Amino acid sequence: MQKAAIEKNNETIAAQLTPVGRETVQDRVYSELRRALIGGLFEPNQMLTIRGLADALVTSTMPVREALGRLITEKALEALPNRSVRVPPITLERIDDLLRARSLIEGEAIALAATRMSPRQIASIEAMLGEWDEMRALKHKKDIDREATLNQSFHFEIYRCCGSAVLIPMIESLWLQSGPCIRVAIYAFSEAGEVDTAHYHRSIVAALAKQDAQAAREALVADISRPFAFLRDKLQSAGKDPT
Amino acid sequence: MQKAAIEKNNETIAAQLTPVGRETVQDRVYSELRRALIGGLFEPNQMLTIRGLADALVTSTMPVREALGRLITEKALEALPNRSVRVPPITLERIDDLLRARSLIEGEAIALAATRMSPRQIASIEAMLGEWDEMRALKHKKDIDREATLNQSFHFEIYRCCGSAVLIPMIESLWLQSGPCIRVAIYAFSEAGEVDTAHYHRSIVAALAKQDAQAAREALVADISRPFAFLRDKLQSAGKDPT
DNA sequence: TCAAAGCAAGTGTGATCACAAATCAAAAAT
DNA sequence: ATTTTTGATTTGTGATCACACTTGCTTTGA
Repeated sequence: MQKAAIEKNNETIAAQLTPVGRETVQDRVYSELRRALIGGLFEPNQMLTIRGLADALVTSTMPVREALGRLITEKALEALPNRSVRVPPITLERIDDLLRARSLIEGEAIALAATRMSPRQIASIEAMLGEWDEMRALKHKKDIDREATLNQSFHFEIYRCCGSAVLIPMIESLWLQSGPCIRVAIYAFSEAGEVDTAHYHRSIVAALAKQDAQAAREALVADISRPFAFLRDKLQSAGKDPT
Repeated sequence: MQKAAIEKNNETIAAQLTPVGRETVQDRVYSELRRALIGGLFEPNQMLTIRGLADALVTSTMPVREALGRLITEKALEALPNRSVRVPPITLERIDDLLRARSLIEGEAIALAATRMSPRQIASIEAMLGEWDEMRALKHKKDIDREATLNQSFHFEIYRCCGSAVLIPMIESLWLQSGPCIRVAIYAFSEAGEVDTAHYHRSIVAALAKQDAQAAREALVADISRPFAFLRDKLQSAGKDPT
């Protein structure tokens, strides 16, 4: 019986091949909408229709409506009583609410990560920061989309080290909800002359390197508070104007 | 022109009629599955099929599959790589993870509520506790389902006072995730002779009445920790046994 | 001139069908 | 006797259709 030999051969093959995976259309639609939402490609109050999105994504309505339903349950989108769906509007209360929740949960996540990250992982984060600087130095034109993507990678690379399968989806949900708001602030930022975001990230990494959970939490809160505070001021002064 | 008169008449009618609302089948299915999940009617590792649930709920597959998709995104259910769906298994890490997240977020919610609850709202909570005691005194037979429902009302009545539209859905998601685990613990509880749950709730209310946020948070954490700790011990000793 | 009624295009929801993948059981081969 | 193969059934996914509700515009009436 050559059973062992066959088994071994299969293992050899398995080691060389990468699993192809079976991604459904619905998953792709969902991911795409997530990406758009976090990246702020949709603006607050924008209405979304199933058929419109289906056309834009070149599929039928079925995957879209299920993806929309999922996004509605995580409050990334809003279902109006008319059964139409829009990206939620920005209000002052919502901004404060989101910032508080994010500070609480992402703060906890980074505090956990601070005690668990291996030197290997910290080095990886630092390397990411280095690449980022280079990129920024090379191209003078600000690529906001790329900036946002890198920022997202930086944060989630850290959060993933917190070792909590419960907290991370909640953080993703929070990013989904604050995406449209944040983008508004980012645009305003880039007009108002860029503040040194790299500084904030470096102090986060420094705290992580020292395994100082409290310092990491504070540095993180300072980092994520900036766009919210900016947006808050902007909204407040706009609210006073007679619109 | 009798415009004003017509308007007045319409208002009179509107005052007497209650809005009928338009609840979709999908919403009802979703609510029903939520209820079942939080109440622990499904046990961990149980497999769920679209057609099976559709038959049980007497609808077609369409509303069920969308409801399942929504529950999967909030981690209340788990999508296996085979694309079949089951209620997530209980593991030691998951128990600790859920308890930590719940302590963090529900603790924050109750701390906020402690500073915001009006005497009117506190009285309402106390009344609820009173009714509860009466009910418990009247019927000697323990009605676990009723207990669980009342416990849920008690907690969410408080959380709703925290004034955060972001935190509350997260708490609901956490209850959804811990529902199946908790129920296992509750059953074990009722076998092992009931501990005085009323005592924990009373100390929560006392802290709220004093507007002592920190005390409220601690009392709450003590309350929700119990079933988790119980379950944890149970699982640990079972893990040692040769199953 | 302006408000109300009526009509048409658009939209979400649910049901049904077709298809591919997975599962399970019986039969065949070693 | 154990493993492999084969075939039947079940299951999830996506497309399409029918229906009801909404919306916006046109037409009609005062």
